[in-house]
Formats: sequence, C-alpha cells, structure tokens
Amino acid sequence: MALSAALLAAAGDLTQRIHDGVSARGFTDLRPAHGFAFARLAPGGATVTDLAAHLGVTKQAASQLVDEIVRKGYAERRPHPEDARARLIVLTERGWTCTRAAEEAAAEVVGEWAGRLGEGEMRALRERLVRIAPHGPIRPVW
Amino acid sequence: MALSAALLAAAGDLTQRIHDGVSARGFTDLRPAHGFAFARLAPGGATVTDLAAHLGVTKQAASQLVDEIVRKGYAERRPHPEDARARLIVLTERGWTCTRAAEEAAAEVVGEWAGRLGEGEMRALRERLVRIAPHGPIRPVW
DNA sequence: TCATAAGGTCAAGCAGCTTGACTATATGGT
DNA sequence: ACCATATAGTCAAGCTGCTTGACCTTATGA
Repeated sequence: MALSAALLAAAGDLTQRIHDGVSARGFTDLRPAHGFAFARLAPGGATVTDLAAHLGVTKQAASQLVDEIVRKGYAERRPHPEDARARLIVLTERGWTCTRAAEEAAAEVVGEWAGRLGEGEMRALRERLVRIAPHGPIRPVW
Repeated sequence: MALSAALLAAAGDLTQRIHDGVSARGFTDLRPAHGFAFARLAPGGATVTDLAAHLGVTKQAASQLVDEIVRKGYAERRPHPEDARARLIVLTERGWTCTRAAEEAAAEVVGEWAGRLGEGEMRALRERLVRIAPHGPIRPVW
C-alpha cells in the first residue's frame, strides 16, 4: 500500500469515527463539516468571512452553515466589538460540550492506534505528520 | 498541533494537490472523487455495485458517476463475463493516461515531503500509516 | 419451477453549494 | 470633510451530486 493511499484511508477513517463518536454522545444533528467549523470558532469566535476562508467555501455557504448551527443551539451571532459591519460567531455552552465530545472521540481513535503502534511510535508519527501538514485552510479529502 | 489535526490537514492538502496536478496535465473535467473511482477500476475493472461499496455511496450515485466518466471517455461499460445482470466497467486508454497523471502528481507531493523528511523518515512514516489505515471502503474527510 | 436475492437503471426530490445583486460600514486619498 | 472604493454580511435563484423509491432483468436455491 502506497503512502498516499494509506494517508487518505487513515484520514477518512478518522473523520468517520469521530463523527460516529459524536453521534453516539447524543449530537446526531451534525455532519463532519460542522466539526471543522467548531474548531475554528472555539478559540475566541470568528467572523463568517474567517470561517469561509478556513473551510474553503464562499461566505454565503459559511453564512448558511452558521444559520444552521445557530438554529440548533451550538453557536450565536454577536455584534463584533471592533467592526460594526461584522458579527462575531461564538460557541454556546452546548457548542462547547459538543466540541469536548469530538475531542474525546478523536482521543479514542488515536488511543486505539497507540495500542497498536506504541507510544514512542505515535510520537514519531505525530511529529512527522506535523512537518508535512500545511498551515492554510482545511480541505476535504475529495 | 494534534496528531489528528495534522493527519486531516495533510490528507486534505494531498487531495487538493493531486487534483491540481491532474488538472495541470490537461484533465480539467474531473473532480477528486473520480480519482478514487479510477483507483478501484484500474486493476481489472469493477461493477457499479463494487464501486458504490468502495466509495460509500448508493449504487444509483455510482451509476451516475460511471455515466459521467463514460461520457467523457475515461471508461466504458462491457458485459460482465460471468454474470449477465452485471456490467464490467473498465478504463479506456484515456482513463489509464489520466490514472498515470494522478500517480505522477501524487509522487510529486510525496517527493516534496521526502525532501523535507528524508528517505528513511518517509519509509517509517509510510509503514506506520499502513498499520493504522483501515481496509474497508474509502471515506471522505468530511 | 417458482420465490427470493442481487445488479442495474429511471425518475423525482432534496441538501449544500455556487453566482449575482444588494445594503451597511470601514478605509484612505484628496 | 468628502467621496470612491473595499469589505462584512445577507437574500435570492439556480445547479450539481446525492438520496429514496420503483422497476426490470438475471441469478440462486429450496
């Protein structure tokens, strides 16, 4: 199996299993794309335009996604403290709970891998992946 | 940066850059999903149902995808040699040329990573990824 | 031989994305 | 101070790729 194929297979598997884990914890109204949005919102909120750039979609699409997570109670729109044109999208308590659930689910998968590879191998794997990973916007695998 | 985030970022980057490389080689009418289909068709062809299971979509969706790549000249439907209900989808010469272009593009990206990590590190990375990669159907990252 | 399963396609509907148009606010040169 | 231009965001319409449901054909097995 080629490196590229193994990388794509592992990433797809990870996404699917995080999603399954989040669903199993009761958050059944979200898709994997929402998780990437939550990750961007978590530190201190973000604007719709920030989110759009991070997700690699138009700001209209990002705005629709925000509509959805606001409607479902995971985030809220606040006036932006420094720019009256903009709004700051921040996670609600429910949004934070869901984010923690996703982190738990990811840790479960990574933990299973660590059981197969061992801690030292996992550290080496992480270090190499970080060195080849880009810093720009997140991209879907296909 | 967490292992899971690095893995997803690297995989998304790889997909995007393979797609860009394939486009740059003249195949501008394909999307990343087609590459995963080609990979399944390449060895010796596959049925629509096989393809659907591999891509994780319904057989109707797989059939539509086959319609498209047949219409664009990358594959053709042949009668299945052992089952009169089924059809064997096989790559045309154009399909093979495109597959080689994708392999070249992937090799370019992997080569760039090798330049950063070194050959020994890359072998270790590949070996570890293979050990955590699943064998089931391919899954999109989101 | 006939009930049931499996491969494939046709048709309709829908979700998520795009482009285009628009309003409101910010920014910077004159 | 003013105005041209850029930026943040939303509304509306349309498209594409996927889904579900119905159906035909061929295979399988009791």
